[in-house]
Amino acid sequence: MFSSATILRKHRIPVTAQRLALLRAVGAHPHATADALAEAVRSEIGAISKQAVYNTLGTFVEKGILRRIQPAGSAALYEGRVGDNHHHLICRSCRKTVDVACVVGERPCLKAVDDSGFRIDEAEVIFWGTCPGCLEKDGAKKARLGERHDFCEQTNNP
Amino acid sequence: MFSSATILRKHRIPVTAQRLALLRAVGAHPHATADALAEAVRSEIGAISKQAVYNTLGTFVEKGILRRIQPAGSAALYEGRVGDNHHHLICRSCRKTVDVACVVGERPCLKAVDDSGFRIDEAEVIFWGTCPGCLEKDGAKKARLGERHDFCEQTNNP
DNA sequence: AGTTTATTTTGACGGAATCAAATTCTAGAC
DNA sequence: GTCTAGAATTTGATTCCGTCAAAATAAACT
Repeated sequence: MFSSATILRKHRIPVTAQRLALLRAVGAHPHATADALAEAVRSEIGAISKQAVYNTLGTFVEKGILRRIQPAGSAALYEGRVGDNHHHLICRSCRKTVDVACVVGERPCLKAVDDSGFRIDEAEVIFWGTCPGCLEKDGAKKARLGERHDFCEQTNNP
Repeated sequence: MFSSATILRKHRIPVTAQRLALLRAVGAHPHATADALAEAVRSEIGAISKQAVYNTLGTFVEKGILRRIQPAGSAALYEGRVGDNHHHLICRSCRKTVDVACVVGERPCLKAVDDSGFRIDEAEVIFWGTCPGCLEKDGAKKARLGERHDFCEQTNNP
């Protein structure tokens, strides 16, 4: 395990309190939004500007320190797991997001049958479904109220 | 081939000029944004409100008449190909978007190794890469100017 | 044709992310 | 240790995509 400062120096990124705190926040909250990370940082070092959050997360993604995923219908999520080529599984009801091991392994892990002349560098896979908690609640609701559909209270940041 | 009105009646959706024009616009411009479709409709029937566009595309998606894809970094795109389970290939430079036959066939076409107890109903796959046009331009640019990276002018709506 | 229901329009609003300028701070040299 | 160039952070406005809410309009059914 490397310290946050070591990671930054390794990438020739000037060390600042904001960057250190953001890096730790991502470690503590996988699959969190920029806004959630900003809040986490604020509770640790007091304050950070929205712009600094976006700048910093952006450069981290560029340098390959973080990975950004942008599921349909919500803000971008950031995660620190970058070495492998895993995918994601997202609950349509509560947005709970979990990692899923890659089906193949290397990147890009799937080969398109017809690549139309593109040079493909990544196969992004998002599995959509219903999480165990929402399955249960949904079943209970249906039994009691008929076909009504409702949301459960789980969040992205457990 | 069914007429747009027939499709609407089949789904018990009241037939309006806006809906007919939108349906035709999607047919004429696959992988177009709501905004681009609005423009296409305007050039055909004169005018349509932003809200009508979103309402209509939304119900079409609900009814399974259209499919919506939301690639990272751009507005949602709509397409009329809904019978099969194909995926998409998007150019990182110019955003050109093309269909790719599904690797497996049925939906969900990929099985997550560990489903974490989720009930998975869809595997969304987006292949990211560089299109032939951008590969060429990029190569030419690099040869002339060094490592400079640039965008090419291709659009989503050819 | 008349009534009910659903759609369209209009305008304001919200969240997510970016832009631009001024300020502040880090890293490296003295 | 302190100084300075260059980079990061703050601040505030701005854009883009999409939604909300109410009034006006049009479609469907008897």
